[in-house]
Amino acid sequence: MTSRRTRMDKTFQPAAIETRWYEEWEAKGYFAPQGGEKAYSIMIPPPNVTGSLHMGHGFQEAIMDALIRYHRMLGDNTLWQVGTDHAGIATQMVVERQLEAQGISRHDLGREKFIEKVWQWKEESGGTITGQLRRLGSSLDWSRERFTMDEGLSAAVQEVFIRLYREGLIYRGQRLVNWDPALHTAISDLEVISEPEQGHLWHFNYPLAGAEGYLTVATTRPETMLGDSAVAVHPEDERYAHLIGRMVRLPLCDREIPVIADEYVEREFGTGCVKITPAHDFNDYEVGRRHSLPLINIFNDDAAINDQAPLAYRGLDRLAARQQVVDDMQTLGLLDKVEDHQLNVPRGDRSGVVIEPYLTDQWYVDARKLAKPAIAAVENGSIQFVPKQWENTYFAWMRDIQDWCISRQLWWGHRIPAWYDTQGTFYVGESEAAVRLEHALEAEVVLRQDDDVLDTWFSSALWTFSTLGWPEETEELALFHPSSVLVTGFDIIFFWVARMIMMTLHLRQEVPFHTVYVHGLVRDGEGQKMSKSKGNVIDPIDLIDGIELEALVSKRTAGMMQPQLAAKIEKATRRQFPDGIEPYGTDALRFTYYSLASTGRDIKFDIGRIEGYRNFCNKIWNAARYVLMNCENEDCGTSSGSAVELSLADRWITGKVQETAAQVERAIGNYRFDLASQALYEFIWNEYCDWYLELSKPILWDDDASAQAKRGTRQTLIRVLEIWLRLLHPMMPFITEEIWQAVGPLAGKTGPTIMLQAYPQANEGDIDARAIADIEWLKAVILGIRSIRGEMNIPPGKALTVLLRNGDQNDQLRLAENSQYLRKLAKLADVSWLPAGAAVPMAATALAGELEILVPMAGLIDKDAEVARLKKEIGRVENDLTRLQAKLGNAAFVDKAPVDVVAKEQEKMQAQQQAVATLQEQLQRIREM
RNA sequence: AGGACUAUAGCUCAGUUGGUUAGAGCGCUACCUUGACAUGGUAGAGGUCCCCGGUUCGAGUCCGGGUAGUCCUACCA
Repeated sequence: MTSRRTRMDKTFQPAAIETRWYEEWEAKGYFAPQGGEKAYSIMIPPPNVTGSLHMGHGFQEAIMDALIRYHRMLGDNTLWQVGTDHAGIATQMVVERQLEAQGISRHDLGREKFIEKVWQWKEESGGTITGQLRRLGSSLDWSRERFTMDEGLSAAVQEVFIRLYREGLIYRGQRLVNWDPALHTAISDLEVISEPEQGHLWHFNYPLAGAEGYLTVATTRPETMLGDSAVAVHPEDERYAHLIGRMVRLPLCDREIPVIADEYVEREFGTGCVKITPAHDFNDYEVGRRHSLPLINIFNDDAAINDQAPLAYRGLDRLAARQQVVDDMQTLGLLDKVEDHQLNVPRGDRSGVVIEPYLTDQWYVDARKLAKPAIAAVENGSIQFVPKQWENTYFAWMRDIQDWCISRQLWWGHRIPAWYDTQGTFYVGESEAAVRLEHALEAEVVLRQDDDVLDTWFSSALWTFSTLGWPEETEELALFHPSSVLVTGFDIIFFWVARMIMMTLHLRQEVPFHTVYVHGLVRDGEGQKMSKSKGNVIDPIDLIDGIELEALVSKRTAGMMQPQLAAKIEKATRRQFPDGIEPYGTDALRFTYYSLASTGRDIKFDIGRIEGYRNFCNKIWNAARYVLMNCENEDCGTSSGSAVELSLADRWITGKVQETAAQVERAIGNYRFDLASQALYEFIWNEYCDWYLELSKPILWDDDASAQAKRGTRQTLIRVLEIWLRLLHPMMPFITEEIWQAVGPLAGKTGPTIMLQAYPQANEGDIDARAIADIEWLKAVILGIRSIRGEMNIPPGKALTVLLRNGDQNDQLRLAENSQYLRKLAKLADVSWLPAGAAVPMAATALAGELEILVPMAGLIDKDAEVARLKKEIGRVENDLTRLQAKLGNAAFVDKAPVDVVAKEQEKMQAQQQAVATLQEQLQRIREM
């Protein structure tokens, strides 16, 4: 299957490998649980079945996949449960809009036919999101894919509803709900978005009954006066005390309503008199209950005025009615004044229309009872939030939770298992037949199933266990529940996380997950929320495959209601992406997500980052190319058993990769993917590529080097590469797999895929402190020489002769062992010690500790430039020295700081004193020459 | 109104229990196509750690108070 590469391309081409590897992984069944002692499971937050991938998904899936691949490689029995959500309102709206385009409403079709249409749409478009999840490399177990409306999950939903009903935790009740007059359904509090808008405050005079004078009320909603039941004043408001208990005539309605006293009234606001409309305002409803006021509902379900209102207003839409009421009041001379007023307007999160408090019969979950154990589970640490601060948000909401309205007047969803007879008595059960049997209902009793469906979040709340076969006590349920971690955005903590916790604790007496990892929101480069209407959306797939500018523009401006907005979006898009978007590949995109995934903050998506990580992929690719060029068809000492000799560099990098493994392990354990990715980036680029590969060249390219030494270097090249490929694999699955296929066997690894190899465990025994110190010395010397070369503008090709001076025994030893490295990496013709007693030549100087590095100037270096350079360096060191002297001169510091801190500072001061002295001496010498 | 979070280089961000000269990437400057890589290499420039006060020998880090921004919850008709 694996085609043997004889030659790798010079640049990494992600498109050439990604799809191929994903297909193979899936076909071979690598995504399914592979056994193992410990179970590790994550349930995917089910995306809308007919939706498509956005940046938030990309971020979230990348995090989950890294965790899943990491644990799978650790040898855990790992399940990533996949599935999609039927998304009641959202999906129904899409299909309704499609019908609308053909001039049909869902009512024209009828319920059954309409639902057929929705299923049809699900079949057509349901593959989009799952295909996109695959493009991200997500190692989801597709063999277990579920859908919230499939048979098993629907059965679970019904079971839960019936159980909770019988336990008294679900009840039916009449009360005010948030009513969406466009969608004709109730929605929950969470689905209402209140935003400040400009409006007016109308002051109306209500004449006193049987007396002269009037009360003036202030309202933002004049039309609701048609349903007024009272006027309320504050009980201690002296202005109105004498009127409490009197009646006023409600204009336009020919009714008398009482003046009541209630603490709810704010004396300072408006006139201090509030009209009370119990059927159309949540606060008024409560006031009405306290005073036993009648509920007068004046709206139909589309928020037009109904027959409870005077004839003149019937059938008018609420806005038309508002105008009419205001006009009529003015005509009657009862409009006192109109003020501009900013108010919070509640709108439906789906429809965008103004929500009406509306009196209806609905089904509710008694959330208060369920919340208690759910609060306790977080308090006692059974469930932990990462970052922890979200627990406060959770507690605040849970401690003041309202009952959850779960019925929706929609067609697409789980139908409520309740049947009504003609008297309105209802029976809850799993089917009409079951209900008849249970309640001994005669055949002539006509039963009709409840038309409503359940809130989508009802089925989502059961997700962690319903996907595993509940209510059957399946093997998977025993094995994988509770799940290990939930990865989600803060925006659905209330919608989903809290409800999962409540439902799961109640139904299974166990938590749904042990940890909730809450990630931030992905915003655009300016920090704006990405949204279609703003036209700033970036499709993750476009970052993977690239997209031409024209295609991007038309994608962003398609279906815009306002043409001027489209023009603006087009302009902004052309400015931001003048050449469209380049193809960066999945690995680069994923790595970008990780690098930005520090906890507790939103992420601004900067296109420059992904470009940098695309380059990183290319770096990895070329490093592997170099290693393979030098190791393929060569004796790498991995299988032959022949002797190998490890160089200093070999021992150094072998330890460094272990340090990296330890850092990555710690970072992932803390969900710090940014730190994990950074540790790998720095190790691979700055240590392995920049230093180790360069240090390998003097050995591999030296004809005089021994066979053992060459074997040792090849062995280390390939082994260390193989280790960091595995370390990196959870984050960059494709490129690591592609390279590992060639590298693994050379490193003595067998197996069909890197996916199922063991994750490297940090082994501190491999860390060679002496080798690390030696290489640090070597780096310091090389950097000193390069710095002179760079600042003195010495041509890079020019080989230098370098003299060393003032070294101790360590330096002597190190030079002896490393002169070859030095020659190669610093491009030296020769390096040697200045003989004792010999005159110091005219030279540029650098320091590595106390060691003095002299680059003789002989025609190479401008004397004045070196003087300037030395002065600058001396200035820098003296600055530091002054600071240190002040610190150590402070008796308080020397007395109170820990001894080791003081000692360290003293050491530093001495070193800097030495450095200044050396540099001064050198400066003096050069001046004199 | 209550609460949370954020403020560090031109930009995007790290900075563990307080203790080297506060770091990285991108961008910028100069030089370089040397046999893995110009999606590269080498060297450099660039910071009043938002402001004020406090604790401490010592504060980017801890405490208090401000300022600015983002968000959540609730909401005065």
